[in-house]
Amino acid sequence: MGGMSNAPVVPALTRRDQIRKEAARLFAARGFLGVGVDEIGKAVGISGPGLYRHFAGKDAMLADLLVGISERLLDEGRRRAGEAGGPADALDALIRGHVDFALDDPDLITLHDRELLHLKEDDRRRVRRLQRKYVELWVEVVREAVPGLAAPEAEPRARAAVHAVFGLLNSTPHSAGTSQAQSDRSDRSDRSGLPRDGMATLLRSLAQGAFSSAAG
Amino acid sequence: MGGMSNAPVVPALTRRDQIRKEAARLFAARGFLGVGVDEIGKAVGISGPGLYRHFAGKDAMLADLLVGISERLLDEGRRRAGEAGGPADALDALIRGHVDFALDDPDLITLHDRELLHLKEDDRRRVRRLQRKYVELWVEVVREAVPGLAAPEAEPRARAAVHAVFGLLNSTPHSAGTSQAQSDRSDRSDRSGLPRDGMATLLRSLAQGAFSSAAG
DNA sequence: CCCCCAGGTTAATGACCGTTAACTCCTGCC
DNA sequence: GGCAGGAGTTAACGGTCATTAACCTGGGGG
Repeated sequence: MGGMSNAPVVPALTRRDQIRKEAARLFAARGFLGVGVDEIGKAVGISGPGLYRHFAGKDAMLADLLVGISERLLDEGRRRAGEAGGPADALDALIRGHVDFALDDPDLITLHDRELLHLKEDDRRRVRRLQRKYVELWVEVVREAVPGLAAPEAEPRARAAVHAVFGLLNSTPHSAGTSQAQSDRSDRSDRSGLPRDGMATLLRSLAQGAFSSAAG
Repeated sequence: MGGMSNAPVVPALTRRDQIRKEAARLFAARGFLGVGVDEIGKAVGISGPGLYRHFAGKDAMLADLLVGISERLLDEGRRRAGEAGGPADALDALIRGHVDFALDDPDLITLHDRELLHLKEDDRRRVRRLQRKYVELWVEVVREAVPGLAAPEAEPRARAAVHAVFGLLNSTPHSAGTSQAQSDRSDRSDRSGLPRDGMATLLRSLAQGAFSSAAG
């Protein structure tokens, strides 16, 4: 939006983006409080306090990451749901989007619900509001798509089901090794030996199956 | 197994158990590294280093908690699966047990997969072995109970599905407020307004529905 | 009666860590 | 050519924190 820093038209991973990536990897691997700034610096080739030329502090890095994920999830979700043909299609689009996200950025998905409590009040509220809107979007779509959840008294049930399915979809980082270098394209993303696409279709099936049984 | 420490025959919440409970609550709320020993001490009415009369150190408390949960899950799971009539019954028993656990001890479930990385190598291996055996138990039962997962080539799919369903069942702490004092028995356990038993049956339905769709 | 020890206490220690200060260096512009 | 400022560097500061040391106390058995 309001461009303040340089926006390099050639992509090539800004130093700031480099830091984002390595910080996400390290935070996911050892927790926000378990990682020192020197370590993040070393991971990007500069050392220690040099990071403060790019971020206001360690907290600001985490905040940037969490706000970024939450916004991406919400924006993509809205876009996909908006472009869908009908309710069932919208639900499928939401699931596909979330699955792709979870498989492509396991670090961010991990941080998303693991490190929210280490944010300062302001940022935490901001992230939570985005998360809430994302949940609302899903709840609306699910209630239109799944027969038996549209009734007003079924709303809590739909909301709880959405939370639970998030847990299901976000479980991939737990079953996989945390943040291997994503070397090859469609290779095994799971230590169980499932290829990435197999995992994606499986997760989609599980989510659809769960929602289908959510009516009671 | 080989009893090493004292086994007090009179229950009545030992000081050691008091520490376990408060440590679990605090670790779940703010993370292992985010909680100081003084804080844990204050929560049980003694202060700071007095804890070292009961545990070898902060690490030892976390290890005790994680090993304890993992053993309880595995033992209960084996017992329930063993007592079941058939495969479908065994799967239902496993799900029921896990759901009850997740709803009754959200703190421990949270720690279970959030703080494993802060254990020292020995304890981490121990916990991981217990977790792996628990997963194996589920995988066996699921492959017998769900048509289409019994084939040898479907084993990775079954394993991944089990991991994903764990994510689903363990999601309750995320949607609920972390560790309210469990004041009333069957009251609302979720901020969505679902009563505890409603949540339990919903989670069971979702898990069953997910497994039913796991064949592909 | 005495001792001992389980279970506390407070003070000190040593390490770690986020952040700031002060200084250097390169680079693109006028 | 000079200079402004972005990007790094190392050194120092201040605070936090797990752990240890040293000391106290009350009560039950010999």
